[in-house]
Amino acid sequence: MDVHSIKVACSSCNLRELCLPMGLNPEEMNKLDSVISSRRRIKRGAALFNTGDKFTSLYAVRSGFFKTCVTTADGRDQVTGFQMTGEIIGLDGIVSDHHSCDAIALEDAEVCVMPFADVEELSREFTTLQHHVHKIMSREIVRDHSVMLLLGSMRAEERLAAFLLNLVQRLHARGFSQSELILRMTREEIGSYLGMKLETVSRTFSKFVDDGIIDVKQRYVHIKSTDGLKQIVNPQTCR
Amino acid sequence: MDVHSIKVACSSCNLRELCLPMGLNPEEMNKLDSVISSRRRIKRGAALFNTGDKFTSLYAVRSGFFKTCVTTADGRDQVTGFQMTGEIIGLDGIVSDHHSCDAIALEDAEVCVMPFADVEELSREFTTLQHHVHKIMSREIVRDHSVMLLLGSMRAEERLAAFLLNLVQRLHARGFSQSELILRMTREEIGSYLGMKLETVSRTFSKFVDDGIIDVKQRYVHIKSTDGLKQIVNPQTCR
DNA sequence: CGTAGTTTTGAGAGGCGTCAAGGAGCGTGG
DNA sequence: CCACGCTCCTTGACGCCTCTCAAAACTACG
Repeated sequence: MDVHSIKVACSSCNLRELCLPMGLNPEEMNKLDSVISSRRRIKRGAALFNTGDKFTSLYAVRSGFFKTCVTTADGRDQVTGFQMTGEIIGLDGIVSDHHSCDAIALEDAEVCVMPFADVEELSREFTTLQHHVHKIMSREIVRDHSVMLLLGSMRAEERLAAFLLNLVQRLHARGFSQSELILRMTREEIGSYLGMKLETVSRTFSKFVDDGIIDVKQRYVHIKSTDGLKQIVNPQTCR
Repeated sequence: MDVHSIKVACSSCNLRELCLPMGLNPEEMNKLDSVISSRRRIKRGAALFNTGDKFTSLYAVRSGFFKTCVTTADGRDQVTGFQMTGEIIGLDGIVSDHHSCDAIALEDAEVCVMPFADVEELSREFTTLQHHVHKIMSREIVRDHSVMLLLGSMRAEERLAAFLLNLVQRLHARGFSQSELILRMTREEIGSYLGMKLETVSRTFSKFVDDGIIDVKQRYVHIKSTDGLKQIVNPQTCR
């Protein structure tokens, strides 16, 4: 296993307003620095961890892009999320001390390794950090519920529109464009996440292009009408 | 609002091995007793909380049965879970200080009210409790991922079979039969949870009856072949 | 420039949704 | 005790959305 360890500090990280240290004061930030033991580089296509691996740490995405996915006994799998800079991966492992999903890098990536025992220890000391950890877990639960809503009660066009809106919104929060994005995942991975086949994903993209809502060129997407997408997600905002 | 407050103690509760106090020693248990401020009775059909309500407390189901559901702007809604005795409701509220779903009693119920600020304070004191709170949240995340798998990649029969197996398994852990159960929710609520229409739920039940896997009489279900259900969920366990 | 992976597009099939009607269970009131 | 109305459940017929299977185009990369 090629683990490249690099000593790093939250306090000097430009992601600190998006990541775990959000809201901590300088003193707390320094303490947190001592918890982040190292960074780890993951090559495109490689796993940060796999189902069944012993759980030891949470990971903060420093750069790059990940997917997490669960697999059934009979080989079907489901992408449960895409994680970008500043987002936390590994919360699934806490309950059973082992990971229950795979985390795969979709491009060369780097994560900050946060041994969970240290996080727990420090959050007993700092109310701010404790509460923030709780919020991060709660946010994941709320996010999952909205995905369940998407999977359970939306049709293909609505799912893809909601997906694109969510993606640009998160990218925008990281300083990227509100209207242009590069997809880091394949049509098949999008489909797995959205509960549809890759052909349906492709067809739906094509329909959006025909309708003049977006431009698509392979992984590149230009959103010409955010309102157009929003109207697809919410057919009637009235009522 | 009809809030019936009753003073209670975890230490004498027969659910303590399923509920929050799991794994605490007697001293810790006594401390926890002081956190559980009260119980609250909820009539069938009434809400424990609604979307938008201020988040103050977690709730442990003492008796009865709940559903949680999220609603879209245009009125569609999605059941995100069913909660039975010993399970914790309200984790969705932590991230934004407001609840993001409705919690509705499906039968007359009673919950233990656990002010979250007190839970946080006590878990700074007791590593056991702190870790247990983390596990409860992680378990919810893992559960949600398996629902996403169900919604994203299973067909109607597989979904309903998986649902029934999950339900009896949880009931069995509470001392009930492994083969008989009373559904506390309507076909429509099952359908909402499983991402299918109530007619499809009904038809699928009928098919299972025709196949001799279960007996159904309204809300009563008798599972004649657990293996039959398992084979539906996992068409080929080999490979 | 060839090969593998990804994406697009078409044609056909089928699972599930939609619409509709009827039946069963249950509480309420005469 | 029975009639009534309400809610919930079942079943049928039909149609559509999405899946499946298949082939071709495009891109990336050696």
